[in-house]
Amino acid sequence: MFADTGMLSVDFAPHLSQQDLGFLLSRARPTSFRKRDPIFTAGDRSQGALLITKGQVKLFRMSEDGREVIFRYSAVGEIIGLAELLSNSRRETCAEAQLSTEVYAIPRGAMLDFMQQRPEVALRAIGVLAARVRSLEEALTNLASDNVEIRLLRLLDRMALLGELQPDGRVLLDFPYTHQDVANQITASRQTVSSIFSEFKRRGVIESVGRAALLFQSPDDERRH
Amino acid sequence: MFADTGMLSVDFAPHLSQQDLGFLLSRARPTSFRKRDPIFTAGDRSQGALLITKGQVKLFRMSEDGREVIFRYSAVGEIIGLAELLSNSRRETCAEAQLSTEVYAIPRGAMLDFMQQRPEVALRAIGVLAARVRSLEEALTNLASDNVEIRLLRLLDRMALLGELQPDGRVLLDFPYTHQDVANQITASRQTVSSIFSEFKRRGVIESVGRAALLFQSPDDERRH
DNA sequence: GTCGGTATGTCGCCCGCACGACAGACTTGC
DNA sequence: GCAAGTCTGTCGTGCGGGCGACATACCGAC
Repeated sequence: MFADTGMLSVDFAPHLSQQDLGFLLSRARPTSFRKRDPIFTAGDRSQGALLITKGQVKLFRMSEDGREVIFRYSAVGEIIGLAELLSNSRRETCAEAQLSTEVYAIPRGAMLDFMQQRPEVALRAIGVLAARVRSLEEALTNLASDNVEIRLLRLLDRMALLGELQPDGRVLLDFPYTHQDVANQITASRQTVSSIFSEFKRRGVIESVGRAALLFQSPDDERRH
Repeated sequence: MFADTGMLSVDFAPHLSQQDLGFLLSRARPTSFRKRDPIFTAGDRSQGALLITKGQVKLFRMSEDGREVIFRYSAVGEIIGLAELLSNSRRETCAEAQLSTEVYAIPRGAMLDFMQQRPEVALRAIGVLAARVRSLEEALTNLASDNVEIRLLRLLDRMALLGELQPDGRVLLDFPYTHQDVANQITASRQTVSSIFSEFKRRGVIESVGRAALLFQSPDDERRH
């Protein structure tokens, strides 16, 4: 059920025992979404937590002036919707299928019961939330101090962790994002991202490979040689 | 031990039973800090979680270029240091006593054991972390879409929840912060904050009361009349 | 194939706000 | 008490980057 995603941060399911996971899924309702379908939206009543079993999910908020701020993309094996689980409040964050996606919806009550009975599951949830706190704190700090070019380099560096190292020291990485997606991840405008990408290509920092892949050589790595 | 702070968000200790709290404190080491003493700093080995029993703690990060980004001020009854508890990694966030402060340091092992034995404590920690995720997500969204004036108004609105409502509809609130503190909370420059405060005084949005208090009339409230 | 919708590349304009500078007020320590 | 340090108010100046505009390229549907 959980294909190897090649990702480092499969944060929830892989930490559970087969039987815990089985029990949890037996209480959950599987749902499929096509690319770009909303999974939940700000204002929805929280339906509990969602375990991703296929695809990829974009987590974001819409600001009042219609700007989309992307917090992260969640992959197979990760759990989403924990932020409103306990408080049982309405969703503030939106989730949207980035690809064709399948999730198991675990009702709030079942999730809470389960965490009461298996404290290691509750601890796992604490680990997941703690990681998100740290990454949001880092995003806020970077936003305060770095210009768009540096934020974009940091994003590429982060994505490079998931790519394949090439013999020449560059990294081949999947890049199925539009410039608008990228801009929303680093809170910049589409135009600025486009022009910095052009500049990077001129400088040899990145090179397009087909439509949805990039070769990337971090300037930091270069310096280390 | 836990004086009434008059705050709404005493997020941890008040939710525990007397005996749970007593047990936890019996495993903890109390430490005092004077105003401006560092409680922990980025790079420190995590010493577990800290329960605040007196004073107020500023939580922030330093960016590479020396900018201080403040995430929140924690009050009596709150717990800090959860973000690095499970991963047992080094601190990334810094904590500093804003006033004369006392904290009980709960060692990592004791905290983990306790959460294993008392799942409701683990759930409480989940609630605390979830609230922080939401507030950081909101901060990031606001930063992306609002200008400094609006961010400052939002900050005042948030602080107004803790102030005393006056007969004239304004709110009297403690304001022991320097303009630099405020700037660091909303990621703006000190000068811009100063000039917007001046403008607010001219417009009657705020009025100083002594050195560390403000009368505040939210422009939103006004419109509702 | 054609055509509509979406993505990219690149202008120029201009505005919010960071930053340096400095004067005056207030606060703290000795 | 005075002196040193810190905080506040208010100037310019300058620049990063948002935004509108528009041409081109690409992609998917039929």
